[in-house]
Amino acid sequence: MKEKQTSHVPVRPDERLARLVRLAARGFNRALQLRLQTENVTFGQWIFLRILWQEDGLSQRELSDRAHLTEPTAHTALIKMEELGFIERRNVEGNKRRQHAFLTRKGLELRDVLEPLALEVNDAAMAGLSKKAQEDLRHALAVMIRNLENDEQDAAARGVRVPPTKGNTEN
Amino acid sequence: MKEKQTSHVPVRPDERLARLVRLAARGFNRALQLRLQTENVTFGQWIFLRILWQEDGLSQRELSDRAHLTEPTAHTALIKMEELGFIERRNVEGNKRRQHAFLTRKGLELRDVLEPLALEVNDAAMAGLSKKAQEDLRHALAVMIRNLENDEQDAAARGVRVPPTKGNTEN
DNA sequence: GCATTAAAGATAGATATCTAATATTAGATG
DNA sequence: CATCTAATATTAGATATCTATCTTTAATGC
Repeated sequence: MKEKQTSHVPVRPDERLARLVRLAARGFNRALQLRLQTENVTFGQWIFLRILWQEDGLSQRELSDRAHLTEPTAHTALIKMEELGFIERRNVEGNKRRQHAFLTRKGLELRDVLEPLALEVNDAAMAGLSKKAQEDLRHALAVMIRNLENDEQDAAARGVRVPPTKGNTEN
Repeated sequence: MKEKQTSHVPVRPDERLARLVRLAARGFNRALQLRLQTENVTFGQWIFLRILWQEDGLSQRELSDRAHLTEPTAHTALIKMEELGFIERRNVEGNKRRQHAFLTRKGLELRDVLEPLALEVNDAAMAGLSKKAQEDLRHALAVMIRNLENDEQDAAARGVRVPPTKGNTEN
């Protein structure tokens, strides 16, 4: 446990909340990746697989929207996934613009292997939290997410250019 | 509001928690970056500045530990920050290995500008949450973080190679 | 129906992160 | 005190993400 708990200098509680949220997100990510790698699936692939298990045959645009990722990101992930044989990309009904992604047998079968891993992570994370605490937690997170979305939209309305949020889920 | 709320197919509540945490983390990141960019400070720079404001003169290793980032990441960030005149890197007391980072006047002065921005984000995020709800939230997050840390250590103990957690704070 | 506009995807280039390998300095040990 | 080991920093290379731009196809308006 090398975790140095903000040693001597006190940290304002306000400040700490954002960090806690980021640390928790990081914990989830790492715990999940740890499990996914045993099946040779990356985190990014998991994201799109999960969406396709719910709604197969979405277009690249629809996928990137649902994943909250940009199209180039979806593009490269999907190309890779096609290479790996998880999906097949093709046009449908005479529309040559849209590239729809369809799960292959292999992609479908991954569901039974991978979904339990995600549930395992959730269970591990919530150990020791009562049902009520979990419910309250979800509610509080939902409120914060909405608050922060509004904040971003207000900013955008004021003409601020919103930059990408890069990798760090930590601090 | 293009947010398509998991349309028709129900999502298991368990699954949703991890996503909520990641979305909240993303919200915090974006909201903060939005503000930092008006001062031409990147998120990564903010991370190290914040640490140095608490403890000036830390070594690169100490900084990367506290930031939960790798040394190469800290290295490039610090080099850039030196270029920008936020810090000065130098050895101390005859130890030629350690590279310590010291805030310049400019780096110090940023504190008064940047810290209020972070508090603003926290305030925005917590709008509509009671003091108690906030306290419970912190507690629940702390529990999850600890749970997930233990999970990772268990995995490591079993000899699993822990991969990096890449950018996506989203899904 | 032809020309313009919009939609969707692909590509190029930048950034931040990671792992792995290398170099340098300090400390420990025979 | 010479050599080995550990600590620290640096460099190189890979990956995933982003923005911006370009290309292709569809839809719209005269």
